[in-house]
Order: sequence, then C-alpha cells, then structure tokens
Amino acid sequence: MTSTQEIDSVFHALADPTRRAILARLSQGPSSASGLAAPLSITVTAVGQHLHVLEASRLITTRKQGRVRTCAVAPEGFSVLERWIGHHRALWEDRFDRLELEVAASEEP
Amino acid sequence: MTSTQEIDSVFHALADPTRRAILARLSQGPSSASGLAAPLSITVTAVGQHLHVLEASRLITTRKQGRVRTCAVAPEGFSVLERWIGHHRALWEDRFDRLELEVAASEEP
DNA sequence: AGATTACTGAAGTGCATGCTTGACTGAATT
DNA sequence: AATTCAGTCAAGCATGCACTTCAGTAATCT
Repeated sequence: MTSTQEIDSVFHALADPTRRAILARLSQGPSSASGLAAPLSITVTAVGQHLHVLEASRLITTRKQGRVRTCAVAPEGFSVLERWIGHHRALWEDRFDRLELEVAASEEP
Repeated sequence: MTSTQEIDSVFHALADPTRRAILARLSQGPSSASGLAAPLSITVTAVGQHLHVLEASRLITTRKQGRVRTCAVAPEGFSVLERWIGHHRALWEDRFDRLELEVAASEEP
C-alpha cells in the first residue's frame, strides 16, 4: 500500500520546476550540491533545501562523505508515483468498460 | 513533444490533495460542481477554482449544459505525466546500463 | 412572476513556500 | 597553522495559493 502522505510528498516535491530540473540533472548521473547549484543560478542554500524535500519524498538519495554531499536519483519515489497513476487509470478504465457494457446492453433490447 | 509548461501545469494541479480527491471522485464517474463540493466540505466557489486548474492541465473536461457544469476525467493530462515518467526512467535506466558495462569492462582487464 | 438552484466573479485573508543573506562547522589544501 | 572550500542553520522577505464572503447571472421550479 501507498499512504496518502507518501503520495502528497512526492507530488509536492515534483510540483516545483527547480526540483524537477535537479532530478533531470541527476538522472544523467550523481552530482554534488554545489555542482547542482551552478547551472541553476541559485544559492547552494536553496539547493540544500530542495535536496531535503526530494530526499524526504524518496526521489533521491543523499550521502555525505568528507565535506561533499553526493546526490543520486532513487527509484522509490517514482514507484509511488507510478502506483498512483496505475490505480487511477484502472479505476477510470474499469468505469469505461462498464459504460461500454451498458451501451451494448441498451442496443440489444 | 511535451512542453515544460504542460508538465508544470499538470504537476501543479496534482500537488494539491483536494484536487486529487476531486480526481479520485471523478474517476468513478462524472459529477457536477456542487456534487463534488458536498463530501469535501468546502465552498462551491473553491471547487470551481480547482476545476479551472484541473481543466487547464487537461486532467478533466467540463461541459455546462443548462445551469449545471458536468465534469469528467480526461486522459490527456495523464499522458503528459506518463511521458514525463517514461522519459526520466529511460534516462536513468540507460545510465544504469552504461554503469554496468563499465563495471563489466573493469573486471575484465 | 417569483423563488430557488447552480454556478461565476471580484476582493480579501492567512498560511505556505522558494529564495536570500549572514554567521557558523568541519574537511581539504597550502 | 592558516586558509579556502562544501555545506548547514537561523531568520527574514516576498510572492503564491487555497479558501472564504459577498454580490451577481442565468436556468429551473412552483
């Protein structure tokens, strides 16, 4: 099962363009916090805050060795997202199927 | 192609729990605005604002006949979401494959 | 025709959020 | 040992946003 809190944190994390840019960058390979900040033209502090949000929603993992924190994408957050989509798609396709049945039944009196 | 504006509007729409509740309700069948408002214990005005956001991101369609506006889920917004996930999954899995190749190459001197 | 119903628009409020600055910690470099 | 470098913490600011109330429009009911 997927709790609504998990879903909420994932969608909240992905709602921000800067965080999606960070994810796009990380999906091409790991990076440090300052390495992420440079092309975004924002402060390292701001990046740190985004990383905290992304890590809380399990979209990335973070590990600090020495003085540099290395970030990489994590599959868990994406799984939550995919399960949510799958669930809703199933609901609405099921409803669509039943609608077709009703139409078929009404055409055959 | 999917523009970043489309992606942004879809994620922004889905970031709000109330809007996701509306979607959950609509995935079980169409409803009017006031029919959506009742179980949410918020004003019809608030629902109308949410509907505007959801419609702009093509997650729902609405149609006003007479004085009642009927809402239903739409597949377009979800396609945008699925393409985004697929794109990122492809990037990171590709990277993962290349990583495995490197490891295999380094183990064979 | 008058009353009720379903929604829309404008304006306001309070809280969340993204970002900044400035001071600080600890690791690496010289 | 002194300095630079990577990141963190606290506080503040400005914008955005979800929601409300109040007023208005148009369709439906009696």
